[in-house]
Amino acid sequence: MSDHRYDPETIEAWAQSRWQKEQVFEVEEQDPRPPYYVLSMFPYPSGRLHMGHVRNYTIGDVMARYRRMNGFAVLQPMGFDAFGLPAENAAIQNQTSPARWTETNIATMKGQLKRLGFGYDWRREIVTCRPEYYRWEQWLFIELYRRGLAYREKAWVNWDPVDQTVLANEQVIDGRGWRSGAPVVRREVSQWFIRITAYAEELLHGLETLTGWPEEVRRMQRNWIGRSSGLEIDFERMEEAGETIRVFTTRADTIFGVTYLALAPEHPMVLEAAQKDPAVAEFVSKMRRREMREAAIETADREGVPLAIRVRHPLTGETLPVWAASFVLEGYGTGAIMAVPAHDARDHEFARRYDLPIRPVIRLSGAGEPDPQVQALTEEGVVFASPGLDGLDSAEARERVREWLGGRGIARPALRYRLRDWGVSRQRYWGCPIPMVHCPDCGIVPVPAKDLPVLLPEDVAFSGVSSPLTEDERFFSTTCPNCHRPARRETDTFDTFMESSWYYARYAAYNCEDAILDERAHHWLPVNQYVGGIEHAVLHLLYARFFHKLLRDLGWVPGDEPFARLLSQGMVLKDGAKMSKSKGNVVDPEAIITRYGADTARFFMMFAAPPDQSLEWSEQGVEGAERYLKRLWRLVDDSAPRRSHGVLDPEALSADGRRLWVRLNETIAGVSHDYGVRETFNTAMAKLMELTNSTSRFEPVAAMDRVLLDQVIRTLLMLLHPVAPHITEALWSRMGGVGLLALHAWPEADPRALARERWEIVVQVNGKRRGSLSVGRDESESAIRSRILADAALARHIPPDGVERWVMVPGRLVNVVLRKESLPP
RNA sequence: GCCGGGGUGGCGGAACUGGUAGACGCGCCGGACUCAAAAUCCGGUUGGGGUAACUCAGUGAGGGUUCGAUUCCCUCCCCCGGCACCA
Repeated sequence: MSDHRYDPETIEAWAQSRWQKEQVFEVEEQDPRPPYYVLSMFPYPSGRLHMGHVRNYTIGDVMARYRRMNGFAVLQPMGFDAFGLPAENAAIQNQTSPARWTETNIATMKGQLKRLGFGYDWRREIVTCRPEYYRWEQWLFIELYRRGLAYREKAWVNWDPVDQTVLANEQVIDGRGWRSGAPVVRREVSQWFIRITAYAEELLHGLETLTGWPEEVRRMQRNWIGRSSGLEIDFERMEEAGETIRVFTTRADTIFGVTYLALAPEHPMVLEAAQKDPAVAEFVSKMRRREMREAAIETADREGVPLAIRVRHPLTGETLPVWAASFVLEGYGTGAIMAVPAHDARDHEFARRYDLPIRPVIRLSGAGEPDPQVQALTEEGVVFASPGLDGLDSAEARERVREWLGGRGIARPALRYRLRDWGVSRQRYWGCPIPMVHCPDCGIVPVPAKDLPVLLPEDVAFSGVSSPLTEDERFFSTTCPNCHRPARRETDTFDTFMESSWYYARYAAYNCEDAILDERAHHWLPVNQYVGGIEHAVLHLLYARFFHKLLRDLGWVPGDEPFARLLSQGMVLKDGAKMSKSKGNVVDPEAIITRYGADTARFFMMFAAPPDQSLEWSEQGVEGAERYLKRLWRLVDDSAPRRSHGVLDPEALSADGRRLWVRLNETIAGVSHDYGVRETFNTAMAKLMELTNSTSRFEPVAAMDRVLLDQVIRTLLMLLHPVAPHITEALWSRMGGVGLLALHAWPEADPRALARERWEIVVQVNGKRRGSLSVGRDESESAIRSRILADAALARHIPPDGVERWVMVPGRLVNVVLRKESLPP
């Protein structure tokens, strides 16, 4: 450490070996410091780290190091979300096995994570494709099955008729299979589901307790769960006495506006009609070819076909037509709706297209409402043209309809959720085997706990078309655990969201061999701070919250929620677009580390944007970060002859010294607030740069100034350490600092320096800035007023007797409001 | 289409609770050092008008509330994320 040049490669290796030797990042439950759990979303081992990872993990590491310096026993683990589709794709492309490909990638990425200086307790590493992890996922699934929370049902999948395989949505491009190019059809397959809807209400209400989460994420989850309370109404079929069509509606107040019923293309009555009516059959088969993605369905043309079914309106007795319609979703409500084109946008569009009547029954109290024949009026309002409801507002009318129809037994209140049960079966190889056996005699039988894990065979022939598990007799051929006769193993694997739904808990009990978790989960959970991409705002975070509640009900984890605080970080962009191979705008983190060092990469990431917003990558910005770190290095070296170690007495400072001392303490307070409360690391870095600039310019005059200079620089190193840990650790050592900076206590601001005597306040006239004024702490408002009127430059803008009123904001500004008539025309 | 977020100098961004718009950095311009260049240091840098003091305009567009709006409300435009089998 005697080189005078800033050489990141040397000092970063040096600092990392010091931390490792001192086991700074390895924590035990017996640690006397209070526990604090910082977690970053683990990566999929795609090959190499990308900038999004670097940003995510830098944020997490900054938070972890900040809390450690504030006296916490910080747990910060890392692992790999190692099952998934890309391994299968790569395996086909490179003629390797998914297991080997994955393990190679993990080794590469782990090396990259270490080079970046992230402080992980690597003893706790989790790799989800290893049996010691997934065996407990299988165990948990069986527990859920026994409790009725896992069940089997048919569901639609994308089917490639040429490759004879199930496709992920991602593998369907413009309705065709990505490899075969054949038009994709949908097919119904029996699959496993987990009953997340049983927890819908709790998942919804739990959001209110998550005050440490961004409001937008909570809002997205609330909307995703989509609780709606309404009415189920039975419409009697005219031609089949006693048969009814059950619809779900939240707008029973518009019941007199119903002009037709619409059924989902998959509705049983539609399928029945298709057997007799070729036009319906044609429509159903067309719908079967459409994409499964909600976005595709919602943006497609709203089309339909009339059915030879008529229903009776329960209140008017009128005959209504029934249609099959593309925009009605089989999975939501009852798969059938009462259409009110005057007051629903989709019903309206459909009615216009097929020339169905539009009957308005709601108007707004205010004037200027649109013509319902032209545009649907979807707001609530006052009911008209509805005998018995006229003049009621929407809520009252709904209540009355509920009473009427409820009394006749043809309607009942119903709660519906947009949230659907979670389909966890995947017809794929590289995933966790579902631990079930299909026995011809006993039906579905779970694998006994003593036989877990069901190992995923790794020496398989991998064609890439169908899952090797379905062709590997050694795998699927087994005996029934119940009757011991020949049986077939389940060959589907789990959705990879399963692994990422409980890994946060397993880190605490990473090496527990005889149970899914142990008491260590109670010590560390909930995660105090979770950090990850905004793209996981709904699915992953909802599934993990759900699993936490399942594990809680089984007694394995404390509390109702897994993540107390959440930071959703924004994307890393280049030229305004997400970095991707197809756009050719990828910047490899390793190349950046090699050229500039980890600290520069980390500093740039934190400085360039607030963590929750997207970050624009800029090579010149990186150079700026490097320049700053070099300047800091030089500051420590160049200032050596001018500073001395000692006890600071602010009274003995020169005037300049006193100013620097005030600035130092304002920086401590501000940066601590930025790190710990606001989580805006970019503003913290700006404050540190400002302090660095002031310090470089500072020339000690008094003897005490030299002590101050020493203290300012030491403090600067502490404040910067979470972001740029290597250079600060090295400079700390050069300055003769005691112990490791990584374990040093966080500095505290001296309240004496923060107590201000005077402020600079702004003077406005009619809201326009006209100057400023230095005001003492105890100066009265009337004294300030007189001084403004006495100040020629300010009074110039104020006509005599023209003041209407004074707006005085203490410590900030004065706004002089002028009388209108005193203004020039 | 639906849900969520964003739009501020040439660029990334700051302004935390409605109170100085443009902190900090990049880039650019000028200067110092140098035979020269790089590196480094110093100064300037929202736009218009003015030698200047100063002055007018200005936070995606339009409107509103307010003494005062980047911040709150309404309408609209554009970009990004999610939409259940990518992770």
